[in-house]
Amino acid sequence: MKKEPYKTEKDFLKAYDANAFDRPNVSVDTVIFTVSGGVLKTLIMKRENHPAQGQWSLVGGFIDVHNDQELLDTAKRKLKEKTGVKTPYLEQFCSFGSKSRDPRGWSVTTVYFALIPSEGVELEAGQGATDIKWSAVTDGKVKEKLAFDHAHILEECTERLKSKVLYTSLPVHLMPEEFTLAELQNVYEIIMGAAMDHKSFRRRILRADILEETGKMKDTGRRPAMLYRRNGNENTHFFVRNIESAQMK
Amino acid sequence: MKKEPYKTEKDFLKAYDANAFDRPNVSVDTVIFTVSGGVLKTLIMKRENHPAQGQWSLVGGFIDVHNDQELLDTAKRKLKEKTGVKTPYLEQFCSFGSKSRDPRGWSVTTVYFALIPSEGVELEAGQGATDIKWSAVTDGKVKEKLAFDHAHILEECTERLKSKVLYTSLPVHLMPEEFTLAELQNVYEIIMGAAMDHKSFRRRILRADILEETGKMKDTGRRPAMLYRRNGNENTHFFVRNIESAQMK
DNA sequence: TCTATAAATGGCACTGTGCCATTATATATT
DNA sequence: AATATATAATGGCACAGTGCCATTTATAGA
Repeated sequence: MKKEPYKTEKDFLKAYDANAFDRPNVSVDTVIFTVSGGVLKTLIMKRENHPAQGQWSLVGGFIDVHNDQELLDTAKRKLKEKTGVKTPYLEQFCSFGSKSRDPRGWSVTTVYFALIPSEGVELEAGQGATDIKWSAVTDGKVKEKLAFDHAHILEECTERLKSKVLYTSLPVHLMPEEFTLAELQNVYEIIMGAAMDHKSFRRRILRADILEETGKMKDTGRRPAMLYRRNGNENTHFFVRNIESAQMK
Repeated sequence: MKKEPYKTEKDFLKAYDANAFDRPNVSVDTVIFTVSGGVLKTLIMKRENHPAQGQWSLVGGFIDVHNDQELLDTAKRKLKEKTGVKTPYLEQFCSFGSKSRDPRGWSVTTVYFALIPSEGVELEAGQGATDIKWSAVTDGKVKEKLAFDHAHILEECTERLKSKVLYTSLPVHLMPEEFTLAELQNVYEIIMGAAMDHKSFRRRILRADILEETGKMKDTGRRPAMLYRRNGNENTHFFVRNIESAQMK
């Protein structure tokens, strides 16, 4: 296959001989979430090359069969390359594979989802991208048209995030080092798109034993609030009586 | 690559030029569960070809890039080919990909897990297998040595099954057309490896509204028990107060 | 008729939750 | 200095689902 640039996607696909392989293409995509400015956002990049050249897409790429040891390495590598974040919350979400999702032919992508605090992130377009940015996610969608089936992937991934937030402490990974319970509750509410009861939220999150007091207070102009940090008990899923009505006002 | 049979796996691998491709191999594996004889079992097949020729493995194979439209098609096709079952409960579990899990080089497998009733299954070794059978799963393991990383996959998949059983109605897919609540509870207990309280089980499963009375009774020698069937409300997850202590005696 | 066994129900204390009111602690205003 | 205002944090209680154990119901067999 030639390595020169192609004027159109059609030219590119003509030169790309899918039949040279009888095995699907494999890639890793990462849905990177953060919350900032009171809004859930996801990281998207502008594709440098064909196919879907110039379109926005999720952060992803091909497995480096020489350097990546496992799938998670590919996801970590991509995330670090684009954001500089070395220790994100990273969880395998789902794999999508079909004949039609990529114009080059049968392809499979394993999608990870990541949660990172908005602070201290240094975006860099890097390899394969001409631009990169946060885009607000409303109702599982971003306003930009996404390449391939990435809009579908984002939608399902956001759905998963929303459902897990109901009974897990995942949102702590979206917080900075130190935060108040009100700030944490606010992030929960932003993701769920619904208000929660103060008292019940405090009871559940404190009972889950994933936070510890810093001893410091945050003065916000009114009565100061206790600052908390994660205490290292990461894997706590805390459950509610009825997932349907849980905490919804 | 030659198509003749190879005497040893070494011979096979020598002829197999991994560097001919810069993309990983992709396959689909299926962990097929059933409960019979009071035991959780999974379907394993004896591999006909290299690599791992003659070893037992999970049911799986390569994507047929010409006929399969999506990943789920591959899983369905394999399951039907081996068991004849057309409408299993089938759910994507997880993908495993690494440089080392297959001696041929970088490979990714997307694993599905299936639940089927033990009755009416016609096992057939079929393509790529010289034998096929049910094997008891105890503590996430079968007594046969499994090829590749399949023992690891089985272990994680069994773990997932066990955890989901606590708060879902998944085991109904392991039951025959008609069954009593005691039989269903028994299947729950087999999977979880722990006894449950009669009354609480009845309350929860009936409240979940996934079963309907058939009107018929099953006479078991003692007081006859009501026979139930699924009513079509498949997707009901019913939650418990405390996932840790849930129903454990 | 009595006994054994399994199916199914009754009853109640316990616990987490939703809900709303109240108290505590800061700043801004007069 | 006293008051108003806003947010943080707690108190209190009814309600619902659960765990637990006792009781009742229905059948076969002795």
